[in-house]
Amino acid sequence: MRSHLTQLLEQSLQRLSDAGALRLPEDLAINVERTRDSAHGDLASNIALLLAKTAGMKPRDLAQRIADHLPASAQVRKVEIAGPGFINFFLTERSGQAVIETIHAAGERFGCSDLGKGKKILIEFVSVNPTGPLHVGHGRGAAYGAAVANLLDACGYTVTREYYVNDAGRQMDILALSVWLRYLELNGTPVSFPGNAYQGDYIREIAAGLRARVGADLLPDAPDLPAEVTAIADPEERLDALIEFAKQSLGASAYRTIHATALAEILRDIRTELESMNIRFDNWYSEQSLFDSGKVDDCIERLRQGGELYLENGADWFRATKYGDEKDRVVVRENGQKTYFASDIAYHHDKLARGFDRAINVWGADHHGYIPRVKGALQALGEDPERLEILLVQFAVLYRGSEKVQMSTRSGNYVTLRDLCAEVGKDAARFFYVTRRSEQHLDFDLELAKSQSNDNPVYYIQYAHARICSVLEQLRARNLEYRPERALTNLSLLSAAPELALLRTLPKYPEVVSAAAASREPHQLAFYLRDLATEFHGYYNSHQFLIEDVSLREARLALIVAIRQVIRNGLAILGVSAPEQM
RNA sequence: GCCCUGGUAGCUCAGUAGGAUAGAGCGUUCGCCUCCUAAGCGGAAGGUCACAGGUUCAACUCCUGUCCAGGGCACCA
Repeated sequence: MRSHLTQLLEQSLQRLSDAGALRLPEDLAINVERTRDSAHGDLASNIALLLAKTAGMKPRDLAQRIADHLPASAQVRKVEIAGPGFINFFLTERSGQAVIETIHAAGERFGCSDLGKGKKILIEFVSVNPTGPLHVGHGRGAAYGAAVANLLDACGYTVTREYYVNDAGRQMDILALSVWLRYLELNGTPVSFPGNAYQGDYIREIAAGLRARVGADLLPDAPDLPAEVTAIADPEERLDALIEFAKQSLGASAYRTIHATALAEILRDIRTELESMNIRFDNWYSEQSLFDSGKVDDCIERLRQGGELYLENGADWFRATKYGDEKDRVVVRENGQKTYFASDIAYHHDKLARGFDRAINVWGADHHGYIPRVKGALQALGEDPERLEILLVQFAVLYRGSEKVQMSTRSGNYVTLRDLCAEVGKDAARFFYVTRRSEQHLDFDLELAKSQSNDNPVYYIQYAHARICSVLEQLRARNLEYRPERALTNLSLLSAAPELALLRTLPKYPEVVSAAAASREPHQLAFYLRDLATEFHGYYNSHQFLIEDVSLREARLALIVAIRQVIRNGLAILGVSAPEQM
């Protein structure tokens, strides 16, 4: 509808321009928006206000001339000039009713569009280090990324969802060591478990599973840890020495067993948890595979050939400042180890090389300083950095009562996503995470979030859906007739205030989906659904649906069935279920 | 110090490419179930849109500065 009116305005302006009454600017952008107040019609344009100056006319006079030159449209009932020079469009009743037919015909596809024209988008999100279970903070990026992916899907993009698995590097070694030490404990070896290793109980569980599988095969030759290692004062150095000791005394193969077991167990846990929240990935992309395939070395070599690297203090530095970063960044350390950044370069280069038109990353806001170097590296490799889009999600700072909950995976002190879902339900959790703009800081009290679970807006929306299902259930129970095809011929009977309001609200849905996808803001959809549910509940309370008058009854049922469809479609995008009973 | 985000009702937050009287939920308060689920509805109260300038016919929205809050500034991941 908006594009239809935009076209009408374009034609009118063209006529004025052809008649020499107006010179149009090159970058003419016609804005038509839904009005907030129905006294201003259904849609309005401010085009006359924007063009008044260049046209040398008073805004209202120009608006009148534009209105006079508008082509006739079957959809438009009346055009008014109002306020400082707005052109207000009043649509025919018929055009409002048409949305119900459209919804009935499109079903679960209502709201979908082909704006994306099948363009391939890779969206990477969550990508939490596989060193422990997901916690509440990770849930936000998960729910947000999944919703953005679904929105893009609905808008006709070909979406691939990917989880980048950081399965290489020191953190994984610390994880393997942690599991091994717990395993030693279970086998009766006295161990003073380092404070900076992973503390969580899940480490013990993995160790127990390992012991059940391999028995005592992974014990070191000597019963005690060597004194020269345990004596190291610096905790981080001692940890590294312990890792080295584990590798030495176990041998590469046995060490790999522990490493692989720990990784597999934790990934399984993460995947299970995400799937229980309705979040699925097409790819789990291994960081280690980038090293194994030589892609990391290839990228480093290409950068070196291109003169993008230089050697200083024994390390290889990437000239990030050349691309706007604050300082140059190390790619290969003095000790020969590649940094996380090195594999990140290869990863992002590979994303674009895989043929995606666009790669979207959902990152925690704490990574924002990382953006210039990654984009810089892509540019240095000859790629267009604009193809990489980074969406930042602000931290969720948790409070338990008035006390801030400190979260650190290594200390094992955190609230898991699983705990949260168990308390408030996965639907509430998913909805809750996306009801705020992602750039907005999220401070919330866990106790409050849990205790308010019944007040969570998600139940309000789901309840509207369940109520409609219930009405249809009653319809069957009472043996009343409802023939959708006949109902569609009686839509003109919908004339009560809430009905007319709903006929204005429903057509907005596809526009909301498109706008939310374009701006990567699923909260727009969440708010829309809440508003729609509010209108429905008001309608429900003031009007009966299962009435004697067959024609009106059917028209009303057609309307609420359409509402149900839109709620269902919208909740599906947000990953929330639409129960038929509550 | 530099760089990101925010600062809108008592609280938590919306405010759609600047637009016509600033919205919602919770909380407070007054009402509504012989009636399709009261997990609901209706009414009332509640605002110098952090502050000061500027651009504009029009600024919560854009620009500059100030104040406040959170985060980031590693040869860590």
